Amino acid sequence: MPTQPLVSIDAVPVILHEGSLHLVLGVREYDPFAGRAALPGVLLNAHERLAEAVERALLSKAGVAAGAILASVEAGVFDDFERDERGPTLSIARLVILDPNTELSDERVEMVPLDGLPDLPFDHRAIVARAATVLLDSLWINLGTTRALLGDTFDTAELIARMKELSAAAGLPVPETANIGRALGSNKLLERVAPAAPAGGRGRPPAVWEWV
Amino acid sequence: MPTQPLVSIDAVPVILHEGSLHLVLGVREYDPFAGRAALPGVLLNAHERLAEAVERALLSKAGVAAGAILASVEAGVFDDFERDERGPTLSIARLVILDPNTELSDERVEMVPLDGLPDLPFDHRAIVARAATVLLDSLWINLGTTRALLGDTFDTAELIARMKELSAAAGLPVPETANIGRALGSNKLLERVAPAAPAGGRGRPPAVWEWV
DNA sequence: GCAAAAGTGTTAGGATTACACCCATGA
DNA sequence: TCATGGGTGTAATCCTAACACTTTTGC
Repeated sequence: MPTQPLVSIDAVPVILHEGSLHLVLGVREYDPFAGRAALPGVLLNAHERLAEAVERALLSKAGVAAGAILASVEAGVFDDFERDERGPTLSIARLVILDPNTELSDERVEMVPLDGLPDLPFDHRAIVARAATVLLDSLWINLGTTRALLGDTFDTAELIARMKELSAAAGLPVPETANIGRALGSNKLLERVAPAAPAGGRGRPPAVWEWV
Repeated sequence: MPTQPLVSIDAVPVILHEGSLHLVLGVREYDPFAGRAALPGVLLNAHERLAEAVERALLSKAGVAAGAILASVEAGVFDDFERDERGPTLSIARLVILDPNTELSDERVEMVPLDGLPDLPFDHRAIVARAATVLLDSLWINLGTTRALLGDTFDTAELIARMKELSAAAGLPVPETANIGRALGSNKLLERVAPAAPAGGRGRPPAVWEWV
Protein backbone atom coordinates (compact mmCIF):
# COMPACT_ATOMS: atom_id res chain seq x y z
CA MET A 1 0.00 0.00 0.00
CA PRO A 2 1.65 3.22 -1.06
CA THR A 3 1.62 6.00 1.46
CA GLN A 4 2.30 9.00 -0.68
CA PRO A 5 -0.63 11.00 -1.96
CA LEU A 6 -1.20 11.76 -5.62
CA VAL A 7 -2.63 15.23 -5.85
CA SER A 8 -2.87 17.36 -8.93
CA ILE A 9 -3.44 21.08 -9.13
CA ASP A 10 -5.62 21.85 -12.12
CA ALA A 11 -6.01 25.36 -13.44
CA VAL A 12 -9.26 26.41 -15.06
CA PRO A 13 -7.85 29.31 -17.07
CA VAL A 14 -10.40 31.64 -18.55
CA ILE A 15 -9.61 34.42 -21.00
CA LEU A 16 -11.60 36.95 -22.97
CA HIS A 17 -10.84 36.20 -26.60
CA GLU A 18 -12.51 37.79 -29.60
CA GLY A 19 -15.35 39.07 -27.50
CA SER A 20 -16.22 35.92 -25.63
CA LEU A 21 -14.90 33.88 -22.74
CA HIS A 22 -12.66 31.00 -23.68
CA LEU A 23 -11.11 28.18 -21.76
CA VAL A 24 -7.35 27.83 -22.20
CA LEU A 25 -6.35 24.20 -22.61
CA GLY A 26 -3.02 22.50 -23.10
CA VAL A 27 -2.51 19.59 -25.47
CA ARG A 28 -1.26 16.67 -23.40
CA GLU A 29 2.14 15.29 -24.35
CA TYR A 30 1.92 12.00 -22.52
CA ASP A 31 -0.59 9.29 -21.86
CA PRO A 32 -3.24 9.08 -20.69
CA PHE A 33 -5.03 11.18 -23.28
CA ALA A 34 -1.83 12.13 -25.13
CA GLY A 35 -2.63 14.56 -27.92
CA ARG A 36 -5.88 15.72 -26.39
CA ALA A 37 -6.54 19.16 -24.97
CA ALA A 38 -7.07 19.24 -21.21
CA LEU A 39 -6.95 21.57 -18.26
CA PRO A 40 -3.34 22.55 -17.44
CA GLY A 41 -2.47 20.60 -14.32
CA VAL A 42 0.60 19.40 -12.46
CA LEU A 43 1.28 17.06 -9.61
CA LEU A 44 1.77 19.07 -6.46
CA ASN A 45 5.30 19.21 -5.14
CA ALA A 46 6.13 18.91 -1.48
CA HIS A 47 6.13 22.26 0.30
CA GLU A 48 4.90 23.90 -2.85
CA ARG A 49 2.38 26.67 -2.43
CA LEU A 50 -0.89 26.42 -4.30
CA ALA A 51 -0.23 29.60 -6.24
CA GLU A 52 3.16 28.31 -7.30
CA ALA A 53 1.69 25.09 -8.56
CA VAL A 54 -0.94 26.96 -10.55
CA GLU A 55 1.74 29.10 -12.18
CA ARG A 56 3.82 26.03 -12.90
CA ALA A 57 0.84 24.29 -14.48
CA LEU A 58 0.06 27.24 -16.74
CA LEU A 59 3.65 27.71 -17.80
CA SER A 60 4.60 24.07 -18.28
CA LYS A 61 1.38 22.87 -19.89
CA ALA A 62 0.25 25.90 -21.90
CA GLY A 63 3.19 28.28 -21.99
CA VAL A 64 1.30 30.98 -20.11
CA ALA A 65 3.47 33.26 -17.98
CA ALA A 66 2.58 34.01 -14.37
CA GLY A 67 2.20 37.69 -15.16
CA ALA A 68 -0.92 36.95 -17.18
CA ILE A 69 -2.83 35.87 -14.06
CA LEU A 70 -5.29 38.54 -12.99
CA ALA A 71 -7.10 36.51 -10.35
CA SER A 72 -7.13 32.99 -8.99
CA VAL A 73 -9.69 31.46 -6.68
CA GLU A 74 -10.47 28.07 -5.26
CA ALA A 75 -12.85 26.03 -7.37
CA GLY A 76 -13.14 22.81 -5.45
CA VAL A 77 -11.50 19.50 -4.66
CA PHE A 78 -12.41 16.55 -6.83
CA ASP A 79 -12.24 12.83 -6.32
CA ASP A 80 -11.98 11.14 -9.67
CA PHE A 81 -13.10 7.55 -9.97
CA GLU A 82 -12.27 7.19 -13.61
CA ARG A 83 -8.58 7.88 -13.61
CA ASP A 84 -6.03 5.25 -14.42
CA GLU A 85 -4.04 3.51 -11.72
CA ARG A 86 -0.93 5.61 -12.31
CA GLY A 87 -2.64 8.98 -12.35
CA PRO A 88 -3.78 11.39 -9.70
CA THR A 89 -6.82 10.47 -7.70
CA LEU A 90 -7.40 13.90 -6.27
CA SER A 91 -7.56 17.20 -8.05
CA ILE A 92 -7.50 20.64 -6.50
CA ALA A 93 -9.02 23.05 -9.00
CA ARG A 94 -8.35 26.78 -9.19
CA LEU A 95 -10.22 29.14 -11.42
CA VAL A 96 -7.77 31.50 -13.09
CA ILE A 97 -8.70 34.68 -14.94
CA LEU A 98 -6.10 35.64 -17.53
CA ASP A 99 -5.31 39.06 -18.92
CA PRO A 100 -7.09 39.42 -22.29
CA ASN A 101 -3.94 40.95 -23.77
CA THR A 102 -1.92 37.81 -23.18
CA GLU A 103 -0.21 36.39 -26.24
CA LEU A 104 -1.02 32.71 -26.35
CA SER A 105 1.54 31.61 -28.86
CA ASP A 106 2.56 28.27 -27.38
CA GLU A 107 1.95 25.54 -29.89
CA ARG A 108 0.35 23.30 -27.28
CA VAL A 109 -2.27 25.87 -26.34
CA GLU A 110 -5.83 25.49 -27.46
CA MET A 111 -8.77 27.78 -26.81
CA VAL A 112 -12.38 26.69 -26.72
CA PRO A 113 -15.40 28.92 -26.08
CA LEU A 114 -17.03 28.51 -22.68
CA ASP A 115 -20.47 28.35 -24.25
CA GLY A 116 -19.51 25.57 -26.61
CA LEU A 117 -17.22 23.27 -24.69
CA PRO A 118 -16.02 20.06 -26.33
CA ASP A 119 -15.63 16.79 -24.49
CA LEU A 120 -12.75 16.98 -22.06
CA PRO A 121 -10.66 14.15 -20.62
CA PHE A 122 -10.81 12.97 -17.02
CA ASP A 123 -13.53 14.75 -15.08
CA HIS A 124 -12.44 18.10 -16.46
CA ARG A 125 -15.90 18.90 -17.75
CA ALA A 126 -17.30 18.70 -14.22
CA ILE A 127 -14.42 20.77 -12.88
CA VAL A 128 -15.08 23.51 -15.41
CA ALA A 129 -18.77 23.49 -14.52
CA ARG A 130 -17.96 23.93 -10.85
CA ALA A 131 -15.46 26.69 -11.56
CA ALA A 132 -18.03 28.54 -13.68
CA THR A 133 -20.58 28.22 -10.89
CA VAL A 134 -18.11 29.54 -8.35
CA LEU A 135 -17.30 32.54 -10.52
CA LEU A 136 -20.97 33.28 -11.17
CA ASP A 137 -21.77 33.09 -7.47
CA SER A 138 -18.89 35.37 -6.59
CA LEU A 139 -19.94 38.13 -8.99
CA TRP A 140 -20.38 41.40 -7.04
CA ILE A 141 -19.31 39.56 -3.86
CA ASN A 142 -15.66 38.91 -4.64
CA LEU A 143 -14.73 42.21 -6.21
CA GLY A 144 -11.29 40.97 -7.17
CA THR A 145 -12.58 38.28 -9.49
CA THR A 146 -15.42 40.49 -10.69
CA ARG A 147 -13.04 43.24 -11.75
CA ALA A 148 -10.63 40.77 -13.28
CA LEU A 149 -13.47 39.28 -15.30
CA LEU A 150 -14.99 42.53 -16.50
CA GLY A 151 -11.97 44.81 -16.69
CA ASP A 152 -11.61 48.39 -15.50
CA THR A 153 -14.36 49.62 -17.79
CA PHE A 154 -17.07 47.47 -19.31
CA ASP A 155 -20.52 47.86 -20.77
CA THR A 156 -23.79 46.22 -19.88
CA ALA A 157 -23.76 43.99 -22.94
CA GLU A 158 -20.38 42.59 -21.98
CA LEU A 159 -21.56 41.76 -18.47
CA ILE A 160 -24.61 39.99 -19.85
CA ALA A 161 -22.47 38.08 -22.33
CA ARG A 162 -20.14 36.92 -19.53
CA MET A 163 -23.08 35.78 -17.42
CA LYS A 164 -24.53 33.82 -20.31
CA GLU A 165 -21.22 32.17 -21.15
CA LEU A 166 -20.59 31.23 -17.55
CA SER A 167 -24.13 29.91 -17.15
CA ALA A 168 -23.66 27.78 -20.24
CA ALA A 169 -20.42 26.33 -18.91
CA ALA A 170 -22.01 25.76 -15.52
CA GLY A 171 -25.00 24.00 -17.01
CA LEU A 172 -27.36 26.56 -15.58
CA PRO A 173 -30.37 28.11 -17.33
CA VAL A 174 -29.79 31.42 -19.12
CA PRO A 175 -30.07 34.23 -16.58
CA GLU A 176 -32.68 36.98 -16.63
CA THR A 177 -31.17 40.11 -18.07
CA ALA A 178 -34.05 42.58 -18.39
CA ASN A 179 -33.15 44.83 -15.47
CA ILE A 180 -29.40 44.36 -15.24
CA GLY A 181 -28.56 47.80 -16.57
CA ARG A 182 -30.74 49.31 -13.88
CA ALA A 183 -28.99 47.29 -11.21
CA LEU A 184 -25.63 48.55 -12.41
CA GLY A 185 -26.91 52.10 -12.23
CA SER A 186 -27.70 51.72 -8.54
CA ASN A 187 -24.39 50.05 -7.74
CA LYS A 188 -22.37 52.55 -5.77
CA LEU A 189 -19.10 51.02 -6.87
CA LEU A 190 -19.77 51.88 -10.48
CA GLU A 191 -20.03 55.11 -12.38
CA ARG A 192 -21.56 55.52 -15.78
CA VAL A 193 -19.11 57.03 -18.25
CA ALA A 194 -19.22 58.07 -21.87
CA PRO A 195 -18.30 55.37 -24.38
CA ALA A 196 -14.71 55.56 -25.56
CA ALA A 197 -15.21 54.12 -29.02
CA PRO A 198 -17.89 55.68 -31.25
CA ALA A 199 -19.93 52.51 -31.47
CA GLY A 200 -19.49 48.84 -32.18
CA GLY A 201 -22.33 46.67 -33.37
CA ARG A 202 -25.77 47.21 -34.69
CA GLY A 203 -28.39 48.38 -32.24
CA ARG A 204 -28.27 51.00 -29.55
CA PRO A 205 -24.90 51.02 -27.83
CA PRO A 206 -24.93 49.78 -24.25
CA ALA A 207 -24.12 51.89 -21.20
CA VAL A 208 -20.44 51.93 -20.21
CA TRP A 209 -19.39 51.55 -16.56
CA GLU A 210 -16.24 52.29 -14.66
CA TRP A 211 -15.15 51.27 -11.17
CA VAL A 212 -14.85 54.14 -8.72
CA MET B 1 14.03 19.02 -4.29
CA PRO B 2 11.45 16.48 -3.12
CA THR B 3 8.67 15.66 -5.52
CA GLN B 4 6.08 14.17 -3.26
CA PRO B 5 3.38 16.41 -1.91
CA LEU B 6 2.52 16.67 1.73
CA VAL B 7 -1.21 17.02 1.98
CA SER B 8 -3.31 16.63 5.07
CA ILE B 9 -7.02 16.12 5.30
CA ASP B 10 -8.35 17.94 8.33
CA ALA B 11 -11.81 17.28 9.66
CA VAL B 12 -13.72 20.08 11.33
CA PRO B 13 -16.08 17.87 13.34
CA VAL B 14 -19.03 19.64 14.88
CA ILE B 15 -21.45 18.06 17.34
CA LEU B 16 -24.41 19.20 19.35
CA HIS B 17 -23.43 18.65 22.97
CA GLU B 18 -25.38 19.77 26.02
CA GLY B 19 -27.45 22.15 23.96
CA SER B 20 -24.70 23.90 22.07
CA LEU B 21 -22.41 23.26 19.14
CA HIS B 22 -19.00 21.92 20.04
CA LEU B 23 -15.88 21.27 18.07
CA VAL B 24 -14.45 17.76 18.46
CA LEU B 25 -10.69 17.85 18.83
CA GLY B 26 -8.10 15.14 19.26
CA VAL B 27 -5.17 15.48 21.61
CA ARG B 28 -2.01 15.13 19.52
CA GLU B 29 0.27 12.25 20.44
CA TYR B 30 3.35 13.43 18.58
CA ASP B 31 5.22 16.63 17.94
CA PRO B 32 4.66 19.24 16.78
CA PHE B 33 2.16 20.33 19.41
CA ALA B 34 2.19 16.98 21.22
CA GLY B 35 -0.36 17.01 24.04
CA ARG B 36 -2.40 19.80 22.55
CA ALA B 37 -5.90 19.47 21.15
CA ALA B 38 -6.16 19.99 17.40
CA LEU B 39 -8.41 19.21 14.47
CA PRO B 40 -8.32 15.50 13.62
CA GLY B 41 -6.23 15.26 10.47
CA VAL B 42 -4.23 12.69 8.57
CA LEU B 43 -1.81 12.73 5.69
CA LEU B 44 -3.62 11.72 2.55
CA ASN B 45 -2.76 8.31 1.19
CA ALA B 46 -2.28 7.66 -2.50
CA HIS B 47 -5.51 6.73 -4.23
CA GLU B 48 -7.38 7.39 -1.05
CA ARG B 49 -10.75 9.00 -1.41
CA LEU B 50 -11.44 12.17 0.50
CA ALA B 51 -14.30 10.62 2.43
CA GLU B 52 -12.07 7.72 3.44
CA ALA B 53 -9.39 10.05 4.70
CA VAL B 54 -11.92 11.99 6.74
CA GLU B 55 -13.17 8.80 8.33
CA ARG B 56 -9.62 7.68 9.01
CA ALA B 57 -8.82 11.01 10.62
CA LEU B 58 -11.83 10.91 12.89
CA LEU B 59 -11.25 7.32 13.92
CA SER B 60 -7.50 7.45 14.36
CA LYS B 61 -7.26 10.85 16.03
CA ALA B 62 -10.44 11.06 18.05
CA GLY B 63 -11.90 7.55 18.12
CA VAL B 64 -15.03 8.60 16.27
CA ALA B 65 -16.63 5.88 14.16
CA ALA B 66 -17.64 6.57 10.55
CA GLY B 67 -21.27 5.86 11.37
CA ALA B 68 -21.43 9.05 13.41
CA ILE B 69 -20.98 11.22 10.32
CA LEU B 70 -24.26 12.82 9.30
CA ALA B 71 -22.85 15.16 6.67
CA SER B 72 -19.50 16.21 5.29
CA VAL B 73 -18.78 19.14 3.01
CA GLU B 74 -15.77 20.86 1.57
CA ALA B 75 -14.50 23.71 3.70
CA GLY B 76 -11.51 24.94 1.74
CA VAL B 77 -7.88 24.32 0.91
CA PHE B 78 -5.28 25.99 3.07
CA ASP B 79 -1.67 26.91 2.53
CA ASP B 80 0.05 27.15 5.86
CA PHE B 81 3.18 29.21 6.16
CA GLU B 82 3.78 28.50 9.81
CA ARG B 83 4.22 24.78 9.77
CA ASP B 84 7.50 23.11 10.51
CA GLU B 85 9.69 21.74 7.76
CA ARG B 86 8.59 18.18 8.35
CA GLY B 87 4.87 18.82 8.42
CA PRO B 88 2.20 19.23 5.79
CA THR B 89 2.16 22.43 3.83
CA LEU B 90 -1.30 21.99 2.41
CA SER B 91 -4.49 21.17 4.24
CA ILE B 92 -7.80 20.14 2.72
CA ALA B 93 -10.51 20.88 5.25
CA ARG B 94 -13.89 19.18 5.45
CA LEU B 95 -16.67 20.26 7.73
CA VAL B 96 -18.21 17.21 9.39
CA ILE B 97 -21.50 17.17 11.27
CA LEU B 98 -21.65 14.39 13.83
CA ASP B 99 -24.69 12.64 15.24
CA PRO B 100 -25.50 14.20 18.63
CA ASN B 101 -26.06 10.73 20.07
CA THR B 102 -22.47 9.69 19.45
CA GLU B 103 -20.60 8.42 22.47
CA LEU B 104 -17.30 10.27 22.57
CA SER B 105 -15.48 8.08 25.04
CA ASP B 106 -12.01 8.09 23.53
CA GLU B 107 -9.54 9.44 26.03
CA ARG B 108 -7.88 11.64 23.43
CA VAL B 109 -11.09 13.40 22.55
CA GLU B 110 -11.74 16.94 23.69
CA MET B 111 -14.78 19.10 23.09
CA VAL B 112 -14.77 22.87 23.04
CA PRO B 113 -17.76 25.13 22.45
CA LEU B 114 -17.87 26.83 19.07
CA ASP B 115 -18.69 30.15 20.69
CA GLY B 116 -15.73 30.02 23.03
CA LEU B 117 -12.89 28.50 21.06
CA PRO B 118 -9.46 28.24 22.66
CA ASP B 119 -6.25 28.83 20.79
CA LEU B 120 -5.62 26.06 18.32
CA PRO B 121 -2.33 24.87 16.84
CA PHE B 122 -1.28 25.39 13.22
CA ASP B 123 -3.80 27.52 11.33
CA HIS B 124 -6.66 25.49 12.72
CA ARG B 125 -8.39 28.57 14.06
CA ALA B 126 -8.65 30.01 10.55
CA ILE B 127 -9.84 26.67 9.18
CA VAL B 128 -12.62 26.48 11.75
CA ALA B 129 -13.66 30.03 10.90
CA ARG B 130 -13.90 29.17 7.22
CA ALA B 131 -15.82 25.99 7.93
CA ALA B 132 -18.29 27.89 10.08
CA THR B 133 -18.74 30.46 7.33
CA VAL B 134 -19.34 27.74 4.77
CA LEU B 135 -21.96 26.08 6.95
CA LEU B 136 -23.71 29.38 7.65
CA ASP B 137 -23.79 30.24 3.97
CA SER B 138 -25.17 26.84 3.05
CA LEU B 139 -28.09 27.02 5.49
CA TRP B 140 -31.37 26.53 3.57
CA ILE B 141 -29.34 26.07 0.37
CA ASN B 142 -27.66 22.76 1.11
CA LEU B 143 -30.55 20.90 2.69
CA GLY B 144 -28.36 17.95 3.58
CA THR B 145 -26.13 19.92 5.90
CA THR B 146 -29.05 22.00 7.15
CA ARG B 147 -30.98 18.92 8.20
CA ALA B 148 -27.91 17.31 9.67
CA LEU B 149 -27.26 20.42 11.73
CA LEU B 150 -30.80 20.92 12.99
CA GLY B 151 -32.12 17.38 13.14
CA ASP B 152 -35.47 16.03 11.98
CA THR B 153 -37.40 18.29 14.32
CA PHE B 154 -36.10 21.46 15.87
CA ASP B 155 -37.43 24.62 17.40
CA THR B 156 -36.80 28.25 16.53
CA ALA B 157 -34.62 28.82 19.57
CA GLU B 158 -32.33 25.99 18.54
CA LEU B 159 -31.92 27.41 15.05
CA ILE B 160 -31.08 30.83 16.46
CA ALA B 161 -28.60 29.31 18.88
CA ARG B 162 -26.86 27.42 16.04
CA MET B 163 -26.64 30.59 13.97
CA LYS B 164 -25.13 32.51 16.85
CA GLU B 165 -22.60 29.81 17.64
CA LEU B 166 -21.55 29.52 14.01
CA SER B 167 -21.32 33.28 13.66
CA ALA B 168 -19.11 33.42 16.72
CA ALA B 169 -16.80 30.74 15.33
CA ALA B 170 -16.75 32.48 11.96
CA GLY B 171 -15.88 35.82 13.48
CA LEU B 172 -19.05 37.39 12.11
CA PRO B 173 -21.37 39.77 13.93
CA VAL B 174 -24.33 38.25 15.75
CA PRO B 175 -27.14 37.75 13.25
CA GLU B 176 -30.53 39.46 13.41
CA THR B 177 -33.07 37.07 14.83
CA ALA B 178 -36.26 39.12 15.23
CA ASN B 179 -38.14 37.69 12.25
CA ILE B 180 -36.66 34.24 11.96
CA GLY B 181 -39.71 32.44 13.29
CA ARG B 182 -41.80 34.14 10.63
CA ALA B 183 -39.40 33.04 7.93
CA LEU B 184 -39.65 29.44 9.12
CA GLY B 185 -43.43 29.66 8.98
CA SER B 186 -43.33 30.56 5.31
CA ASN B 187 -40.79 27.88 4.44
CA LYS B 188 -42.65 25.26 2.45
CA LEU B 189 -40.24 22.55 3.50
CA LEU B 190 -41.21 22.92 7.13
CA GLU B 191 -44.35 22.24 9.06
CA ARG B 192 -45.13 23.54 12.49
CA VAL B 193 -45.87 20.73 14.92
CA ALA B 194 -46.84 20.50 18.55
CA PRO B 195 -43.96 20.33 21.01
CA ALA B 196 -43.14 16.82 22.15
CA ALA B 197 -41.85 17.65 25.62
CA PRO B 198 -44.08 19.75 27.91
CA ALA B 199 -41.61 22.63 28.15
CA GLY B 200 -37.98 23.27 28.87
CA GLY B 201 -36.70 26.60 30.05
CA ARG B 202 -38.13 29.76 31.42
CA GLY B 203 -40.02 31.92 28.97
CA ARG B 204 -42.52 31.09 26.28
CA PRO B 205 -41.60 27.87 24.52
CA PRO B 206 -40.46 28.27 20.92
CA ALA B 207 -42.31 26.93 17.90
CA VAL B 208 -41.33 23.41 16.84
CA TRP B 209 -40.70 22.58 13.18
CA GLU B 210 -40.54 19.37 11.24
CA TRP B 211 -39.30 18.68 7.72
CA VAL B 212 -42.00 17.58 5.32
C1' DG C 1 -47.96 38.86 39.43
C1' DC C 2 -43.37 39.31 37.50
C1' DA C 3 -39.67 38.47 34.54
C1' DA C 4 -38.10 35.92 30.75
C1' DA C 5 -38.50 34.18 26.19
C1' DA C 6 -40.69 34.15 22.15
C1' DG C 7 -44.49 34.95 18.89
C1' DT C 8 -47.43 38.41 16.32
C1' DG C 9 -49.20 42.95 14.20
C1' DT C 10 -48.09 46.48 11.63
C1' DT C 11 -45.70 49.48 8.86
C1' DA C 12 -42.27 51.66 5.91
C1' DG C 13 -38.94 51.15 2.74
C1' DG C 14 -36.61 48.94 -0.66
C1' DA C 15 -35.79 45.29 -4.00
C1' DT C 16 -37.65 42.24 -7.82
C1' DT C 17 -40.29 41.28 -11.76
C1' DA C 18 -42.68 41.95 -15.69
C1' DC C 19 -44.06 44.18 -19.60
C1' DA C 20 -44.74 47.82 -22.62
C1' DC C 21 -42.62 51.28 -24.89
C1' DC C 22 -38.94 54.49 -26.26
C1' DC C 23 -34.15 55.55 -28.07
C1' DA C 24 -29.73 55.13 -30.69
C1' DT C 25 -27.34 52.92 -34.13
C1' DG C 26 -25.90 50.58 -38.75
C1' DA C 27 -27.47 49.12 -43.06
C1' DT D 1 -36.77 53.81 -42.52
C1' DC D 2 -36.28 49.44 -40.65
C1' DA D 3 -34.48 45.95 -37.94
C1' DT D 4 -31.70 45.40 -33.98
C1' DG D 5 -29.99 45.80 -29.47
C1' DG D 6 -30.64 48.23 -25.34
C1' DG D 7 -32.43 51.58 -22.21
C1' DT D 8 -36.44 53.52 -19.53
C1' DG D 9 -41.20 54.06 -17.24
C1' DT D 10 -44.24 52.15 -14.40
C1' DA D 11 -46.66 49.45 -11.45
C1' DA D 12 -47.53 45.07 -8.86
C1' DT D 13 -45.48 42.24 -5.87
C1' DC D 14 -42.64 40.57 -2.49
C1' DC D 15 -39.11 40.87 0.96
C1' DT D 16 -36.86 43.09 4.90
C1' DA D 17 -36.22 45.51 9.04
C1' DA D 18 -38.02 47.62 12.87
C1' DC D 19 -40.48 48.21 16.82
C1' DA D 20 -44.21 47.82 19.73
C1' DC D 21 -47.05 44.72 21.84
C1' DT D 22 -49.02 40.33 23.25
C1' DT D 23 -48.75 35.50 24.63
C1' DT D 24 -46.90 31.64 27.21
C1' DT D 25 -44.18 29.86 30.41
C1' DG D 26 -41.44 29.23 35.34
C1' DC D 27 -40.85 31.07 39.72
